[in-house]
Amino acid sequence: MPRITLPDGSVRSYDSPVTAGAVAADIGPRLAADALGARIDGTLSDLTASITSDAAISIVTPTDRKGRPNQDALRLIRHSCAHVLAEAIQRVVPGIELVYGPALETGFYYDMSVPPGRPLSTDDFEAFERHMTEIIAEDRPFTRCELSIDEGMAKLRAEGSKYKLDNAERAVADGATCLSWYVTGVVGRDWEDLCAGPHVPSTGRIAAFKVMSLASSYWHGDAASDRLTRVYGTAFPTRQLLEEHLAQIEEAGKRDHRVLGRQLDLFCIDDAVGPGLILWKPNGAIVRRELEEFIRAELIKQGYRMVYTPHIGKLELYRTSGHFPYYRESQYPPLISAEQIQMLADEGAGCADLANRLFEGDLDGYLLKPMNCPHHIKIFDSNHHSYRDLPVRLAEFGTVYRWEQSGEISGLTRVRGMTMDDAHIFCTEQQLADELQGCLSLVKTIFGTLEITDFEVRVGLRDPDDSKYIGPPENWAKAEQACREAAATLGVPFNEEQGEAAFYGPKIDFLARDVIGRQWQLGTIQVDYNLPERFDLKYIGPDNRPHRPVMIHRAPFGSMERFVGLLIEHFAGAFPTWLAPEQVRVLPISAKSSAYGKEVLGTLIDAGLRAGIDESGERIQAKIRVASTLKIPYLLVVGPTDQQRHEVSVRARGIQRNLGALPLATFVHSVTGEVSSRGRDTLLAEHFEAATV
RNA sequence: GCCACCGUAGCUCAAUGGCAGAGCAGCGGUUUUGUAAACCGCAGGUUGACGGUUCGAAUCCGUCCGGUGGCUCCA
Repeated sequence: MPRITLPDGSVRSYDSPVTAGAVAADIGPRLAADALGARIDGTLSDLTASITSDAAISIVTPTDRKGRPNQDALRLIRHSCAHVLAEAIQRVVPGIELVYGPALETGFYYDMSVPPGRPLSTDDFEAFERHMTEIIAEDRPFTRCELSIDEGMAKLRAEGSKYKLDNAERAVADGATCLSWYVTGVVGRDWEDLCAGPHVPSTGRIAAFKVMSLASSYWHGDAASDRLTRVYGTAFPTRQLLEEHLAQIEEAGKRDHRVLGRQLDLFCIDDAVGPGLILWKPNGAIVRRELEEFIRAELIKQGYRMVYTPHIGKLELYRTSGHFPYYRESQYPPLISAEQIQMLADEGAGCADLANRLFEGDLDGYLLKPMNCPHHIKIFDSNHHSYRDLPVRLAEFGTVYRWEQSGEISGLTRVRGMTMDDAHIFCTEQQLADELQGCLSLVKTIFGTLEITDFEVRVGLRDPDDSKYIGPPENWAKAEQACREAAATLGVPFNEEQGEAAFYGPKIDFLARDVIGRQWQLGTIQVDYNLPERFDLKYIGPDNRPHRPVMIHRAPFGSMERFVGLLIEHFAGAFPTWLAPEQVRVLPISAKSSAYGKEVLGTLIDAGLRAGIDESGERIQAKIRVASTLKIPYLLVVGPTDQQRHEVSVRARGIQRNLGALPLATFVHSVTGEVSSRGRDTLLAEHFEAATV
């Protein structure tokens, strides 16, 4: 006698087990026709799932009253579309084996094992889509079949797919009580796939779809395991939503920092220099320098002291720290002197000998530094320290080099040479909590000033089964606890993730997404009990005995490259005035006003503003257009009338018209105020009612 | 590193086996202009590199370099 509670609180009673589909039909034929699935006591289910006891259910429909899709509907449609795609691919490419096909945040994929000699190509997409369209037009029902685990395993073994067998074993290990298949159509005749479900009622409910891209993947995400082929697609409950999605992807592309970087002349990357090595052009250098000065001022307020260290260090230093050789495959190769190479050559030594001797420490060389910490540690260790000196906070915009995999390098977000806003705090264990608070407040200041609100916090813990982490477990326990407690004070939700720690300690990371939805680590705060031990760091305590300090590694921006990359996208290139490479541009109406324009320019520059003038022979319309595409915050149009009154006619970025004229001094006062406050809103609002960006 | 796709002028793109082209940017000139592109002209190329197929290659094939999207990795 199930009693069904609906989202509006109403209750319906049934004499016998009922399905969500039947409940929908009871409510109304329209709902029954619309329904894609149901949430039954919070679990997304098929409409045909039998409900035997009291339950709260809500029916999932393609879109809400405003025509927006609901996450559940998207998931059902996309997962169902993954099946349709897989069937289509199997029709086109006989012998292809199914592996795994889940729904994603923006679509779905299906991983497949492709027969040798028949790689998939994007040229196949047309055929895939044609078959998919057919399958959808046939409007075949998704039918769930359940087998006991024994029967199911027997069936899978008979079919002989190691991938599906593996999926089933994993499902059983996760506590599945039976194995389920979904047949697209008639059981025993039509296409089927081992699948937990749920699915939409029939293929016809997939209103709009597109096969998007092709990639390789690894079975179980393990690079040593089988290589699979992954086909990505997306699906929506309406064609219009699909088109909106595709348009949104195109729009996002225009905000891509690589596109804006070229358009705004911020940075470039040149093959002759090397991939992943950023050339900061004058405009980009201004953005970076402003950020550096911003953070430097905050650091000094917080008692940090700035240092400089070289870009390289002896290999032995990194053997001590543990960076070399454990991460040698992600470092630029060591620098070895010509004499040593000659010596090896004379001995007839080969590359393997060389690698061995570097590894063993028989041979020394230099390394482009992969991290700044060993250098800062040596600065700390160059003095004796009393407990009264602590904490010692050493900061540097330190450039480090890492040999990132070639397929990973991307614009400013993943590079091989990067400058970290790095610092290392050496403190007592008692000071750790306060110091972590200081680091967090720095991150909060930065994110607050730049109005970055869309970020996630992750506490990265070690994976106890992985041997890459150095140091005794008790150190890790202390450090992990310190990170957890500090993160808890942030007042924003955070995830704890095993295996995300640095090799020497756990960390609190701040993650943000780029325009195409990829997540990147920005700021990081890491607690480290281990490197102080490796370097035998000491301070003298009040008991007149040596004690071991604790280290915090922290970089609130992360790296200048990645941070600026994401910042370009965050602002869509329209930097707040304090960061804008060119803050004001003077646009004389004609050459007749050129002299006055120069006078205005001089005043702006004297006031410390980054200003330019457009003295080209173009008409004012063209000058405005050019300056607008460069996203310059303020344009000052000057002509004879302005000159006479000693005024400037103001245009502010984002407001597509002339705001009116202002005395030059008033304009300068407003904008310098806006810059020094690092504000995002124009202070001209007090002069012009319309000046709300 | 792996898979797929891509690489033509500074930028965005056309030419699909038969004479390498356009727009913007650049340079020169005309115009002296009041709020998102005035007009005319000029110049710009070893089609990423190397090799092959072909009477003929930007186009087809191979290798390499670089980029894009994923995978894996990310101290």
